[in-house]
Amino acid sequence: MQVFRNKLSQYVRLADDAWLPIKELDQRTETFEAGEDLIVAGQDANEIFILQTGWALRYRLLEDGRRQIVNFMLPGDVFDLQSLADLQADHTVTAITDCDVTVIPARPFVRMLRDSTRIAAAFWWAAVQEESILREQIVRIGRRSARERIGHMLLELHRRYAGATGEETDELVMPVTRADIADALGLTPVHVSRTMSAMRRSGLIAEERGSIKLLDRARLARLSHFDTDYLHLKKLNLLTHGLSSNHTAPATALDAD
Amino acid sequence: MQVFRNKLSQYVRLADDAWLPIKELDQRTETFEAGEDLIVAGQDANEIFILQTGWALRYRLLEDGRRQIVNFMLPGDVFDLQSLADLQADHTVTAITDCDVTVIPARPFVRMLRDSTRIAAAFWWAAVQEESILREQIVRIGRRSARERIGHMLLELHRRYAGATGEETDELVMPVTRADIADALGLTPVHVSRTMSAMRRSGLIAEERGSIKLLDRARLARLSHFDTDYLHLKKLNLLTHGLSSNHTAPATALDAD
DNA sequence: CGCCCCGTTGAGGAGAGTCAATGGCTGTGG
DNA sequence: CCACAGCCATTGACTCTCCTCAACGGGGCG
Repeated sequence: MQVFRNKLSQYVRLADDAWLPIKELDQRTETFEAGEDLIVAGQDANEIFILQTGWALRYRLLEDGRRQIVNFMLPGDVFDLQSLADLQADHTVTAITDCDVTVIPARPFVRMLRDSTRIAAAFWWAAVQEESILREQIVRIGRRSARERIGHMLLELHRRYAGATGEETDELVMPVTRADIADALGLTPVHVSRTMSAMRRSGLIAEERGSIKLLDRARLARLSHFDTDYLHLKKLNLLTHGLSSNHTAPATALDAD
Repeated sequence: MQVFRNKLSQYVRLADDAWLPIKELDQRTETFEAGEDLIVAGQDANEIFILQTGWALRYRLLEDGRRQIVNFMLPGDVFDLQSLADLQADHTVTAITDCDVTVIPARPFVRMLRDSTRIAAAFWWAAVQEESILREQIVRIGRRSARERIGHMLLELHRRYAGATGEETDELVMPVTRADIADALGLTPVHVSRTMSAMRRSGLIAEERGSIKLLDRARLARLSHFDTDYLHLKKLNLLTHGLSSNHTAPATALDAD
């Protein structure tokens, strides 16, 4: 649960004992190997997942074999909250690397949410952020050039990764192929390769064996119009500056009265 | 509230008295004129909206003036559930036509959700469906040709419109310009115009004064790979065939035990 | 009546796609 | 320990979808 708390602590402060209810849940930890499916399109889903280590991705396959990656899942990410509605998944989630995942059955989870306002709020933040990521993905694919798309996505992944792990380097260990990037950004592998080569030549990034170094984040951000605050990180400042030091979440509509 | 119930009744059955709690809320109805903003990017949001009549759209503006429409809102649609987390909006919602909107303050709304499991489940369905729409939008923009995008979106809007109003015609009264379609689909107005002209010539659609007629839905669906079930309508059949006649929602994880 | 917005159409251009060949790595098996 | 297979990134040449610029025309409205 630590990664998830790391991620949340960017937004809300949570006392240690606020987490007790979730620890009492009937959860288990599963390990998936790289390439394994966590969720399969068309199957019923009634568990929620919290990614502890590793990377995963969510995609849809078109009839003719085209693939669109909807988003990437990093440590600390929660999915599929939608399974609480007891629906069939309309997409597949696959492990990119080996993954440790906490699996919680939907029913007890929901019961706990009802009992613990604090935790419900925390998960609501996570869900809101996920939707925000989807919207950003739409803007990225719909209205940006290849170079902007790639730069923008690298910055987003870097930020999310740093947020979850607590690290702060320019290095991004990213276990994805050109084909993955292409399928995420609506491009072809060939064009991704060309574009990233150009970015390398102009000193924006450097690569070695699955690791990308963001050499000039400021320039990259300017160039791809990346808004550092888009993941609601503004809230972070609000919180750290605006609250007394007791370890409670700020008042939101989700708090009990 | 009627449209929203129409929409939901595609998925779940709800007894009349299940709606009482929502009627007791401190809600109000507002009217927005075409072109007015319901939600403005950067402003705090702590109300949720239910669109009763009219069309609205949600968009993001890039620094250089490019616009990306994230999705369209039709009668019966609920937004922004994310305001429950008390965040600043990262996008703008504008009325395309005159709109009647039910506005509910977030706090009492959340209190009601906690007390009424049935209604909470209903809104959860709505939220899940909205996310599903966003994902479909990503696939559409990322991996489809101009003709597929347009055909696919027309079919989606038609289906959603029919679902909300209960009508079932081939006519879709769609108050959007070529520029709107272009900004939704990551194209230019010029290219949208060309593509739709071609679709008209090949007998797929017909247009007159803001109304589009889908002349051959089957062919259009085949051509744009539209999956009729993507809005979780499969569930509808499950429900109508699999339930006894008492007017209750099916059991989901969201139901109380 | 005249303006403005919108849709349409044409001509030319550019960004991204397709097809195909090459070369580096990694893992495996003889 | 080396040879070979398979996957992946890269690069070149060519193509095509979609974009840009621009002109024209129709309909609504003051």
